[in-house]
Amino acid sequence: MLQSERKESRHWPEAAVETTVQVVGGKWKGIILYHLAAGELRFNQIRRVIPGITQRMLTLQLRELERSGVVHRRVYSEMPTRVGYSLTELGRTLIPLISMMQEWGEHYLASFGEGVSD
Amino acid sequence: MLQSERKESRHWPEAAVETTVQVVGGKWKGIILYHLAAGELRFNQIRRVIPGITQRMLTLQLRELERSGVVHRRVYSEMPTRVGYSLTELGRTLIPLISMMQEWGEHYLASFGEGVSD
DNA sequence: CAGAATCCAATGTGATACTG
DNA sequence: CAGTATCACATTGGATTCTG
Repeated sequence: MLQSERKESRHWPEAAVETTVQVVGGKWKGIILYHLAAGELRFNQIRRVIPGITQRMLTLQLRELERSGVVHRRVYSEMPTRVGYSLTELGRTLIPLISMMQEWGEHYLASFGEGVSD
Repeated sequence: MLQSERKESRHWPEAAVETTVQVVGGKWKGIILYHLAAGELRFNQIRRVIPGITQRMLTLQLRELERSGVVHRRVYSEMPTRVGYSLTELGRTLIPLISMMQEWGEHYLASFGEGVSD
Protein backbone atom coordinates (compact mmCIF):
# COMPACT_ATOMS: atom_id res chain seq x y z
CA MET A 1 0.00 0.00 0.00
CA LEU A 2 2.63 2.46 1.01
CA GLN A 3 5.38 1.79 -1.43
CA SER A 4 3.14 0.55 -4.15
CA GLU A 5 1.37 3.86 -4.43
CA ARG A 6 4.48 5.96 -4.35
CA LYS A 7 4.04 9.27 -5.93
CA GLU A 8 6.80 11.40 -7.32
CA SER A 9 10.34 10.84 -6.24
CA ARG A 10 10.44 14.44 -5.17
CA HIS A 11 9.64 14.75 -1.50
CA TRP A 12 7.38 17.54 -0.53
CA PRO A 13 7.05 18.02 3.21
CA GLU A 14 3.37 17.13 3.00
CA ALA A 15 4.27 13.84 1.37
CA ALA A 16 6.35 13.13 4.46
CA VAL A 17 3.39 13.85 6.72
CA GLU A 18 1.21 11.60 4.58
CA THR A 19 3.77 8.85 4.77
CA THR A 20 3.83 8.92 8.54
CA VAL A 21 0.05 8.92 8.69
CA GLN A 22 0.04 5.82 6.55
CA VAL A 23 2.54 4.02 8.75
CA VAL A 24 1.01 4.82 12.14
CA GLY A 25 -2.55 5.60 11.12
CA GLY A 26 -5.51 3.33 10.82
CA LYS A 27 -7.63 2.03 13.60
CA TRP A 28 -5.11 -0.19 15.36
CA LYS A 29 -1.54 0.48 14.28
CA GLY A 30 -0.84 3.22 16.79
CA ILE A 31 -2.01 1.02 19.64
CA ILE A 32 -0.04 -1.98 18.43
CA LEU A 33 3.11 0.10 18.17
CA TYR A 34 2.45 1.53 21.59
CA HIS A 35 2.39 -1.91 23.14
CA LEU A 36 5.33 -3.22 21.15
CA ALA A 37 7.39 -0.31 22.48
CA ALA A 38 7.60 -2.27 25.72
CA GLY A 39 9.23 -5.22 24.00
CA GLU A 40 8.44 -8.32 22.00
CA LEU A 41 4.95 -9.72 22.27
CA ARG A 42 3.38 -12.86 20.90
CA PHE A 43 0.30 -12.82 18.73
CA ASN A 44 -2.17 -13.74 21.43
CA GLN A 45 -0.45 -11.50 23.92
CA ILE A 46 -1.22 -8.56 21.68
CA ARG A 47 -4.80 -9.72 21.39
CA ARG A 48 -5.01 -9.76 25.16
CA VAL A 49 -3.67 -6.23 25.62
CA ILE A 50 -5.89 -4.91 22.86
CA PRO A 51 -9.33 -6.26 23.67
CA GLY A 52 -11.65 -5.58 20.80
CA ILE A 53 -9.28 -6.24 17.96
CA THR A 54 -10.22 -9.26 15.90
CA GLN A 55 -7.76 -11.95 14.92
CA ARG A 56 -8.11 -10.97 11.31
CA MET A 57 -7.43 -7.28 11.89
CA LEU A 58 -4.46 -7.98 14.10
CA THR A 59 -2.97 -10.14 11.39
CA LEU A 60 -3.62 -7.58 8.69
CA GLN A 61 -2.27 -4.65 10.65
CA LEU A 62 0.84 -6.55 11.72
CA ARG A 63 1.47 -7.48 8.10
CA GLU A 64 1.28 -3.84 7.07
CA LEU A 65 3.58 -2.80 9.87
CA GLU A 66 6.01 -5.49 8.79
CA ARG A 67 5.75 -4.33 5.23
CA SER A 68 6.46 -0.77 6.32
CA GLY A 69 9.60 -2.05 7.99
CA VAL A 70 8.75 -0.98 11.52
CA VAL A 71 7.80 -4.36 12.96
CA HIS A 72 9.73 -7.60 12.90
CA ARG A 73 8.02 -11.01 12.89
CA ARG A 74 9.98 -13.81 14.48
CA VAL A 75 8.88 -17.44 14.30
CA TYR A 76 10.05 -19.75 17.04
CA SER A 77 10.19 -23.36 15.96
CA GLU A 78 8.26 -24.80 18.80
CA MET A 79 5.12 -26.69 19.46
CA PRO A 80 2.71 -25.13 19.61
CA THR A 81 3.78 -22.45 17.22
CA ARG A 82 5.03 -19.27 18.80
CA VAL A 83 5.47 -16.02 16.91
CA GLY A 84 6.93 -12.91 18.39
CA TYR A 85 6.49 -9.36 17.17
CA SER A 86 8.86 -6.56 18.01
CA LEU A 87 9.84 -3.14 16.76
CA THR A 88 12.65 -2.96 14.26
CA GLU A 89 15.35 -0.36 14.65
CA LEU A 90 13.34 1.87 12.35
CA GLY A 91 10.24 1.08 14.36
CA ARG A 92 11.94 2.20 17.55
CA THR A 93 12.49 5.61 16.02
CA LEU A 94 8.71 5.90 16.11
CA ILE A 95 8.56 5.66 19.90
CA PRO A 96 8.96 9.40 20.56
CA LEU A 97 6.17 10.06 18.06
CA ILE A 98 3.84 7.51 19.62
CA SER A 99 4.71 8.99 22.97
CA MET A 100 3.84 12.46 21.78
CA MET A 101 0.59 11.20 20.30
CA GLN A 102 -0.28 9.66 23.62
CA GLU A 103 0.49 12.87 25.49
CA TRP A 104 -1.52 14.99 23.11
CA GLY A 105 -4.44 12.58 23.32
CA GLU A 106 -4.41 12.79 27.09
CA HIS A 107 -4.29 16.55 26.95
CA TYR A 108 -7.16 16.51 24.49
CA LEU A 109 -9.27 14.13 26.55
CA ALA A 110 -8.55 16.13 29.68
CA SER A 111 -9.52 19.50 28.21
CA PHE A 112 -12.44 18.37 26.11
CA GLY A 113 -13.70 15.78 28.53
CA GLU A 114 -15.76 12.78 27.66
CA GLY A 115 -18.30 14.67 25.60
CA VAL A 116 -16.30 14.63 22.43
CA SER A 117 -17.75 12.03 20.15
CA ASP A 118 -14.81 11.64 17.94
CA MET B 1 5.88 1.10 28.79
CA LEU B 2 6.37 4.44 27.24
CA GLN B 3 8.22 6.78 29.48
CA SER B 4 5.51 9.38 29.33
CA GLU B 5 2.79 7.12 30.63
CA ARG B 6 0.90 8.73 33.43
CA LYS B 7 -0.35 6.13 35.78
CA GLU B 8 -2.69 8.42 37.64
CA SER B 9 -4.75 9.13 34.55
CA ARG B 10 -8.08 7.39 34.42
CA HIS B 11 -7.85 7.24 30.65
CA TRP B 12 -6.02 4.28 29.25
CA PRO B 13 -2.93 5.41 27.43
CA GLU B 14 -3.95 3.52 24.31
CA ALA B 15 -7.22 5.41 24.25
CA ALA B 16 -5.15 8.58 24.15
CA VAL B 17 -3.15 7.29 21.20
CA GLU B 18 -6.35 6.30 19.44
CA THR B 19 -7.81 9.73 20.07
CA THR B 20 -4.87 11.46 18.46
CA VAL B 21 -4.98 9.11 15.50
CA GLN B 22 -8.61 10.01 15.00
CA VAL B 23 -7.92 13.73 15.11
CA VAL B 24 -4.90 13.83 12.79
CA GLY B 25 -5.42 10.58 10.89
CA GLY B 26 -7.27 9.96 7.71
CA LYS B 27 -6.07 10.65 4.26
CA TRP B 28 -5.98 14.44 4.37
CA LYS B 29 -6.16 15.83 7.90
CA GLY B 30 -2.46 15.74 8.59
CA ILE B 31 -1.72 17.65 5.41
CA ILE B 32 -4.43 20.19 6.06
CA LEU B 33 -3.12 20.82 9.55
CA TYR B 34 0.39 21.07 8.20
CA HIS B 35 -0.61 23.87 5.86
CA LEU B 36 -2.80 25.66 8.39
CA ALA B 37 0.16 25.78 10.75
CA ALA B 38 1.47 28.59 8.55
CA GLY B 39 -1.62 30.70 9.14
CA GLU B 40 -5.18 31.19 8.00
CA LEU B 41 -6.08 29.94 4.57
CA ARG B 42 -9.22 30.25 2.52
CA PHE B 43 -11.04 27.26 1.14
CA ASN B 44 -9.69 27.48 -2.36
CA GLN B 45 -6.24 28.34 -1.11
CA ILE B 46 -6.15 25.00 0.67
CA ARG B 47 -7.32 23.28 -2.49
CA ARG B 48 -4.46 24.89 -4.34
CA VAL B 49 -1.78 23.80 -1.89
CA ILE B 50 -3.21 20.30 -1.76
CA PRO B 51 -3.61 19.30 -5.38
CA GLY B 52 -5.52 16.07 -5.56
CA ILE B 53 -8.01 16.69 -2.79
CA THR B 54 -11.55 16.98 -4.02
CA GLN B 55 -13.83 19.78 -2.99
CA ARG B 56 -16.04 17.31 -1.25
CA MET B 57 -13.25 15.72 0.77
CA LEU B 58 -11.82 19.07 1.77
CA THR B 59 -15.20 20.13 3.08
CA LEU B 60 -15.69 16.87 4.97
CA GLN B 61 -12.23 16.84 6.52
CA LEU B 62 -12.45 20.50 7.54
CA ARG B 63 -15.79 19.82 9.20
CA GLU B 64 -14.27 16.99 11.19
CA LEU B 65 -11.32 19.11 12.21
CA GLU B 66 -13.72 21.83 13.30
CA ARG B 67 -15.73 19.31 15.23
CA SER B 68 -12.59 18.09 16.95
CA GLY B 69 -11.93 21.66 18.02
CA VAL B 70 -8.59 22.07 16.29
CA VAL B 71 -9.68 24.22 13.35
CA HIS B 72 -11.68 27.41 13.34
CA ARG B 73 -13.94 28.43 10.47
CA ARG B 74 -14.38 32.14 9.96
CA VAL B 75 -16.88 33.58 7.51
CA TYR B 76 -16.16 37.02 6.13
CA SER B 77 -19.28 38.86 5.05
CA GLU B 78 -18.13 39.82 1.63
CA MET B 79 -19.03 39.22 -1.92
CA PRO B 80 -18.11 36.79 -3.14
CA THR B 81 -18.14 34.74 -0.01
CA ARG B 82 -14.83 34.30 1.71
CA VAL B 83 -14.18 31.72 4.40
CA GLY B 84 -10.96 31.39 6.31
CA TYR B 85 -9.69 28.38 8.15
CA SER B 86 -7.13 28.55 10.90
CA LEU B 87 -5.85 26.50 13.81
CA THR B 88 -7.50 27.05 17.16
CA GLU B 89 -5.38 27.34 20.26
CA LEU B 90 -5.83 23.63 20.78
CA GLY B 91 -4.99 23.05 17.15
CA ARG B 92 -1.73 24.92 17.54
CA THR B 93 -0.70 22.47 20.24
CA LEU B 94 -0.66 19.91 17.43
CA ILE B 95 2.08 21.70 15.53
CA PRO B 96 5.00 19.96 17.27
CA LEU B 97 3.34 16.63 16.55
CA ILE B 98 2.76 17.42 12.90
CA SER B 99 6.31 18.63 12.72
CA MET B 100 7.58 15.39 14.20
CA MET B 101 5.44 13.40 11.78
CA GLN B 102 6.96 15.33 8.92
CA GLU B 103 10.47 14.70 10.15
CA TRP B 104 9.89 11.02 10.66
CA GLY B 105 8.30 10.70 7.23
CA GLU B 106 11.29 12.38 5.64
CA HIS B 107 13.63 10.09 7.49
CA TYR B 108 11.55 7.13 6.37
CA LEU B 109 11.43 8.18 2.75
CA ALA B 110 15.13 8.94 2.72
CA SER B 111 16.26 5.67 4.24
CA PHE B 112 13.59 3.28 3.17
CA GLY B 113 10.97 4.69 0.88
CA GLU B 114 12.67 5.03 -2.45
CA GLY B 115 14.27 1.76 -3.36
CA VAL B 116 11.93 -0.64 -1.70
CA SER B 117 9.96 -2.90 -3.94
CA ASP B 118 7.29 -5.27 -2.81
C1' DC C 1 -0.96 -21.08 18.96
C1' DA C 2 -1.16 -18.40 15.07
C1' DG C 3 -2.97 -17.90 11.43
C1' DA C 4 -5.87 -18.22 6.46
C1' DA C 5 -10.37 -18.07 3.86
C1' DT C 6 -14.72 -16.43 3.02
C1' DC C 7 -18.63 -13.51 3.22
C1' DC C 8 -20.79 -9.32 4.10
C1' DA C 9 -21.69 -4.72 6.35
C1' DA C 10 -19.93 -0.21 7.15
C1' DT C 11 -17.30 3.43 5.99
C1' DG C 12 -14.29 6.25 3.00
C1' DT C 13 -13.40 8.42 -1.30
C1' DG C 14 -13.97 10.22 -6.01
C1' DA C 15 -16.56 12.18 -10.08
C1' DT C 16 -19.88 15.00 -11.46
C1' DA C 17 -23.40 18.33 -11.42
C1' DC C 18 -25.58 22.08 -9.19
C1' DT C 19 -26.19 26.51 -5.95
C1' DG C 20 -26.45 31.05 -3.01
C1' DC D 1 -16.06 31.58 -3.75
C1' DA D 2 -17.38 28.06 -1.02
C1' DG D 3 -19.82 25.03 -0.75
C1' DT D 4 -24.23 20.67 -1.44
C1' DA D 5 -26.24 16.61 -3.45
C1' DT D 6 -26.06 12.27 -5.54
C1' DC D 7 -24.22 8.16 -7.24
C1' DA D 8 -20.66 4.69 -7.74
C1' DC D 9 -16.57 2.47 -6.43
C1' DA D 10 -12.88 1.32 -3.14
C1' DT D 11 -11.25 0.24 1.25
C1' DT D 12 -11.86 -1.25 5.88
C1' DG D 13 -13.66 -4.03 9.45
C1' DG D 14 -16.26 -7.85 11.76
C1' DA D 15 -18.07 -12.65 12.17
C1' DT D 16 -17.42 -17.12 11.28
C1' DT D 17 -15.23 -21.28 9.96
C1' DC D 18 -11.21 -23.99 9.14
C1' DT D 19 -6.06 -25.59 9.57
C1' DG D 20 -0.85 -27.04 10.31
